[in-house]
Formats: sequence, C-alpha cells, structure tokens
Amino acid sequence: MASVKVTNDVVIEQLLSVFRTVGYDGASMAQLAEATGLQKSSLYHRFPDGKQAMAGAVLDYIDESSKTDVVAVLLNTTLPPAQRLKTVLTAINNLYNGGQLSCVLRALSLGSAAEVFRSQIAGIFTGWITGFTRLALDLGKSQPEASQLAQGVVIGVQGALILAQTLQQPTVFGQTLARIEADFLAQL
Amino acid sequence: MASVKVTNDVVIEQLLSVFRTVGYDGASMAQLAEATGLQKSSLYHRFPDGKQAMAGAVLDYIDESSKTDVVAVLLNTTLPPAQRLKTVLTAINNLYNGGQLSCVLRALSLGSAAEVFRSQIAGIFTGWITGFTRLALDLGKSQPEASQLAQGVVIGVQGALILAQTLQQPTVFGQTLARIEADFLAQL
DNA sequence: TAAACTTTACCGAACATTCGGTAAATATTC
DNA sequence: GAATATTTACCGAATGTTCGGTAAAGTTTA
Repeated sequence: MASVKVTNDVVIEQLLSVFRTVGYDGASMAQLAEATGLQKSSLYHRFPDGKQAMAGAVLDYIDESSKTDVVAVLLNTTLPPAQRLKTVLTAINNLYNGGQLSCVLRALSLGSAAEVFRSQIAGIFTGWITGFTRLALDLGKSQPEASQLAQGVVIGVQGALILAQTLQQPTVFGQTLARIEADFLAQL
Repeated sequence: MASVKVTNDVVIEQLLSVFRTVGYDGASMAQLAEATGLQKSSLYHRFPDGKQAMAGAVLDYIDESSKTDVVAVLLNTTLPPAQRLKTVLTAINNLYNGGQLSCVLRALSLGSAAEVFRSQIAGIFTGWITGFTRLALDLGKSQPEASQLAQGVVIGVQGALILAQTLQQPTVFGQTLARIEADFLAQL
C-alpha cells in the first residue's frame, strides 16, 4: 500500500463531525476534504460513489457503534437491568458530549439525502426502541408501558439535543437523561 | 403599481413549506421560485437581501403565529387552565398536520443559516417554555415541576416529530401530545 | 381630462462563484 | 516494477445573485 495518511476510521469520524454540524446539503466537498486532511480526489478514491457514499459510511459507522454501545448492552440479560440502564445512559451522554454535539441521524434526515437514508435511520431508532423496551420489561413494566418508555428515550434524546443546542444550554440534555432514568426506575 | 401576482403571506407560506422539508442549504432558489410561482428575480425584488432574508421572513412569520396561537393562549388567565391546555395542544397538532410536517425551526438550525437564526429560534422556544410554565403553575404544579414540564413540551414535540417522520408513523406525534396533556393534568 | 412622469411588480438572461466529480500524473509501499 | 494512495489541474453543471428592460398602476401637471 501507499502511505495511508489517516486510517479509514479517522476519516469517517471527521466526515461525521462535518455532517452532524451542517447536514448533508450544507457539507461541501471542500469542507469534507479540509476536515479529513485529504484532497477531494483522495476522498473520491476512498469513496468512489461520492458524497452519498461518504454519508452512507458515516451511517454504517453509527449503526455499528449504536449496536455495540447501546443495543447490545440493553439486551445483555446477564447484567442487572439497573446497571444496564446506567451504562447505556452514560454511553449516550458521551456520544453527544453532554449535549453539545448534534445527532447526525437528525442532520441526515433533511434535504437531498433524507429519502435515501430514511430507512437506515429508522432501523437505528428501532434498535434503540427494541433494546429499551426489553430493559423496561426486565424492570417490571407492562408491555405498553415499556413501549411507551422506550419511544420516550428516542424522543427525549432527539428533542433535548435540539433544545440544548438552540438555547446553548447543554445541561438540558443531562437533565433529560436523568428524567429518563427516573422514569425507568420508578415503581408504580 | 403593477398587479400583485401572489400576496406576501402566500409567498411566505410557500417558502415555509420548502424550507421545512429540505432545510436551508437544501432549498435552491429554483425550488423556491417554483414553489412561489414567481421567478427568481421577482423573489429578489421582494427580498432584496436574498435567500437569508427569505428564511428570516419565514421565521418572523412563525414567531408571530407562535405568539398568537400558542403563547397568548397559554398566558390568557381568563380561561380555565385545562381549556387553555386543550386549545393549545390542538393548535400544535394542526401546526404539524398531525405529525406529518417537519418543524421549520429545526430545519433552519442546521447548516449555513444555523448561527444566523439561532437566537431567534431560541426566542420562540423560550416563549413556549414561558407559556407552558405559567400554565403548569396555574394547574397547581410547583415551580421546578412547572419548568420541567414546560421544557418537556418543546423536547417532546421536537423529538416526536423526528421519530414520527423517520418511522413514517405519524401517530407517534399524537401519542406524545396525549402524554404531555396527561402529565400536565396529573395530580401528585 | 389627457398627457407626462414616477413607482411598483415582474421577468428573461446573464453574472461570478461554487458545486460534485474526473483524468492524468506523482509519490509511496510492497 | 506492480499496485495503491495521493495530488494537481480541470470539467460541466448548478448555485445564489444581479442586470436591463417591460407592463401596469398611481401621481402630477397642463
């Protein structure tokens, strides 16, 4: 091989950081090149199918880390439910750097890319909902309660990120995570 | 004067419908022109400061209708709180056509326009929070409870819109509004 | 009242710039 | 030297924006 200046994972993480802050249409090739430290053509060498493929790779990357850091933990029934909850909420808090980072799933669900990526994004959301539903059931909730709580996690995370960043008040995000934890642990 | 082809309000509503679905960077002048039925140059006649001014006019329009349809109702202490709640939630449901329409505030908080419009968007969110806090207090909640509930409205609406549209399951939005209503009316 | 002037709304064509993407050449590693 | 990675230079198309001009309505003046 020739000199690989940056590993593929690093490139993807830089692409992620651009897409998440400016969205798909807002991200220009020049900006993506500058962020990765590569020239445009080098990006096209790694992603021959162009910009959409770059965003697709970012989504695959997110899909993967979502499965390992969130879903797998939630479904790991060898751990006590309360510990699973705490671990996952901490992971989520880190994912968004305490509410300071946008969610790339939201960023990619607008504009030219929206229809292309919608089903994949839906898959990631569904994974979370499945995992949190299982956790809620293990915490003694009824089926409808569990579904409602699980949906509330995705809704709360996405909504809180928007509010926290718009108000420039990251604590809103942490408060929301705390409320989610309390809801799951609440005894009827 | 020459005859006006479309009133300013109609133009703004068409601009709104484009911006809300594709975002700021995703909206091309050609698309905005086609949606309004005017030529690009005619749009520049009405908005000499260009695309940003068009999005700004849309935001002003939203700001206004938010104040009259939501905030003013919430603060109208001549009406019983429960009725205010019901009226406003119905209005919100209509605003987003039962969860099928994106929120233009979210659409404009990404990309090139994000920093330009952030404070104005924050003002609209703050208006809602102020109004819902007042309502919660009138429903007998404590101050911290009221603030938390009010924040939860904005978070819930924004988050539910994202989830509903990604999953193509608009009912998610209605369910969230119902949960919000229940939370406000719940007796401790 | 009618002609002359001004203002307003609109349009088609062009503007410079930036867009995503490509081809050919150079550099690096095995 | 064969293969891969990266770069420089470039392309056509699309971007947001501006310009010159036209038609209609209002205003002024004779």
